[in-house]
Amino acid sequence: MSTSTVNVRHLVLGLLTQRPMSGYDIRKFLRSLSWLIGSPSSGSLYPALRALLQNGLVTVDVVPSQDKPSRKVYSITEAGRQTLQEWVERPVAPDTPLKAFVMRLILASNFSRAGLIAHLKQRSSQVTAHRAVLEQMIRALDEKADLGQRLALNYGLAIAGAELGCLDGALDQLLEEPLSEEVMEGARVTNAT
Amino acid sequence: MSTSTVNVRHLVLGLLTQRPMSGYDIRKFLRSLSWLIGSPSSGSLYPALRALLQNGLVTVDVVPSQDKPSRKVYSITEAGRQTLQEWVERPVAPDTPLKAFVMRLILASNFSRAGLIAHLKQRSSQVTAHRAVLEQMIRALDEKADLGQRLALNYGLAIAGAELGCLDGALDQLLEEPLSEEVMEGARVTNAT
DNA sequence: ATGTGCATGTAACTGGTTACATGATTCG
DNA sequence: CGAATCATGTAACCAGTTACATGCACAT
Repeated sequence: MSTSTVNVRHLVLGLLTQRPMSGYDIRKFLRSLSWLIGSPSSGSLYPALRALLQNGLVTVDVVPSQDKPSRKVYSITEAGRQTLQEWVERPVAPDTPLKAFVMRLILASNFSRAGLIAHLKQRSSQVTAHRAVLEQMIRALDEKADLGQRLALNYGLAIAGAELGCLDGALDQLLEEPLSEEVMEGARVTNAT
Repeated sequence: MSTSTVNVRHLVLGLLTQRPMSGYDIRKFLRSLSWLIGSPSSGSLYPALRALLQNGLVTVDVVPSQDKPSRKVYSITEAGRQTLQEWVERPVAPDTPLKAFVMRLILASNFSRAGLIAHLKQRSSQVTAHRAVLEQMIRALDEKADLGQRLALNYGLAIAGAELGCLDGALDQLLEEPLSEEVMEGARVTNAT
């Protein structure tokens, strides 16, 4: 729990900030981005929901339906929002893998504006550093050249480039429009950083 | 073990096809790409090596050194190569996350040429499909627009684009030079899908 | 002596998957 | 009457991390 490894509980909590959802809803949504961040199995999702419930971070609302089995719709509580907020602004490990970063991105609405910018900048510098490493490794590779290694390194380079482009774009936008409503909207001034 | 989730054992085995290495060597190497694929802790690496050893997939060679502690240098055996080969050409799950794909890429030298091409093509079509999903989701997003979601989806799109570019490039190269020796070398014609 | 880098390892724990079980409702 | 989809759940298992322990060798 220390340096914030994204886990199902936090991800679920994050999704519930957007709208109340049932376990099934969450699964459906996450399956649609499974390629990007993977999607938890029911064996981890449902226990996670139960844990959140027991900690008072969410509430249930059993919604019967005459044409389908009844669903348990979960909503985040104020305590839940607070917990998420605290968690989300915590420092991340220096070598966060892509998946973890994107997961956090999904929770971005729970960042303070400053926090989000800092987060993106941090990622940017991490990726830049790693790209340098990859470039060096590729240069060191040349002749003897294992095919797989070369492919993998090039792949990494391409990903890094894409990330940096994306990050720069997002940062530009964020820094230009200094006080856009949408960004601030959900941002209850929690810890007025 | 069924649909080939990349694990430490296979990754290690793959690295050992390139040159004999000690546990420490492996760690160092993987740490340099930790951003891309993560690097196993000693708590998973060393037991993995032991398991490989017990299964006869690698051999050890204790190399003393007068200025440093002695190292246990592992080499892959013929049985190891065979196991890896069998494993590496196995079908992958339809929604392989990036990390797993890159891991397999690192083992690419153990693919048959046809297998590698098939693998890349498969990835390409997977990514294309997923990109379509992302595009659709972004289109469905518009007004109400959760910031985090938008950022995450754009990120995914950028990654997908980068991957496709990379894959196309690699495929072009592979298809142009039709019968390079190195690639064919280890190549049994598996299931010609 | 004590500290730092190299090098290998282990035990307890955690988070997640797999594979299964259950049940309601609709469709053919 | 199955079969399919919706929907929730559980228990056994597994891979990996954390945090620790060990020991060599060289430098200060």
